[in-house]
Amino acid sequence: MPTPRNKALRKFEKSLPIALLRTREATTRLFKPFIDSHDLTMPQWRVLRALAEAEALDAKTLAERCVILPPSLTRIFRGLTQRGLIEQVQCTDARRHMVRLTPEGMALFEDVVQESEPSYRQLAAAFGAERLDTLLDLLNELRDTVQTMQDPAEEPDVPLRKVAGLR
Amino acid sequence: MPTPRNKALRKFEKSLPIALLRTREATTRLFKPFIDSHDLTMPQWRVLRALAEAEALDAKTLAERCVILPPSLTRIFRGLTQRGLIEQVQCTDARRHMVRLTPEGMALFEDVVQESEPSYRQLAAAFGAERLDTLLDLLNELRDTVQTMQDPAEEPDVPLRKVAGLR
DNA sequence: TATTGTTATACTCTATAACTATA
DNA sequence: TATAGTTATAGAGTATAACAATA
Repeated sequence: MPTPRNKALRKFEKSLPIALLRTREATTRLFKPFIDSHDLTMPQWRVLRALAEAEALDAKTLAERCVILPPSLTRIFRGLTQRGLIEQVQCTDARRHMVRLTPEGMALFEDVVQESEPSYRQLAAAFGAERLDTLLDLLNELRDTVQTMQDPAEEPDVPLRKVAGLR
Repeated sequence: MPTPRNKALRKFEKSLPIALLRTREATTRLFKPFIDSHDLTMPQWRVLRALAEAEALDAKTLAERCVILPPSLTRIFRGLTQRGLIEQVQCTDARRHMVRLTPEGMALFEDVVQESEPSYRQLAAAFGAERLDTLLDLLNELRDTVQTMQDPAEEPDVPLRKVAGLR
């Protein structure tokens, strides 16, 4: 009767996609109330969050970073634009739909960040801030590893080569 | 007032739910072809995988372990039962819907495991088997931490006492 | 001709409430 | 009275193909 934790994981817990899903479900449950209270969906929130760190981003980049398929992103653009949280930015490549946060969108983002900050600190304290950093590093590196496995020619998450209209 | 004081800790790449989602997307992309080729959805696969390690499980336990809401699980039971992959097991508590794999279900599970084994080995080799173990440990421990934070009275993943107010 | 994004469509999952039946 | 599960329903995400506009 091998008791799981701290010893050997059960086989079920060794499944990477399932472990990632379950852990995401748990952490999402922790932070989702702050998203809900502002009438945002999680995909909408991911878009706002991605835009909060960039001047402006095009749909393709957002789709990749936020794990949202283009058709869904089109709808999300519509909803966030109608609420005045994002706005389109002209681009030298007229095919690209580039958007950025409006001041209202930035303010909303900051509200959510500040409201969720105590929960984040509590989690970091309970789990260990340095372990959290280790986990995040491993997650991002594993993603790079998988992407490189599937497309060895591409540098992961650095789509900066021959991007038209970029200064 | 937008005060970006939390700099590195709150960057997009450091968002836990988003990092978990993106890494899951990558690993799922790696393994999903083996699921697809057997006409299974990912939730269906999670159910089969959970059942492969247990004599039989009830709906509530499966819902928790596989991160599937009860209404979805009802449909999944129907589909897997119609395909002869699972079957109901009588339980002393007649309210409980307990199921187990049929021999066909177990055979299908083994097929998928064997077919996906090379990809798993390739990933473990590229990323490092011991780092993969570390990542899985951290994921499961983080999930425990969050669950304990949200319901300190509960032992995580042992839902055998009355769980009230679970949302 | 290739790329970007939108539209169209079908399906699945998410989420909640209401209901049945068992305990 | 509480719990387990199903049904019903609305909404959102998933996924693909087809299309338009642009490069």
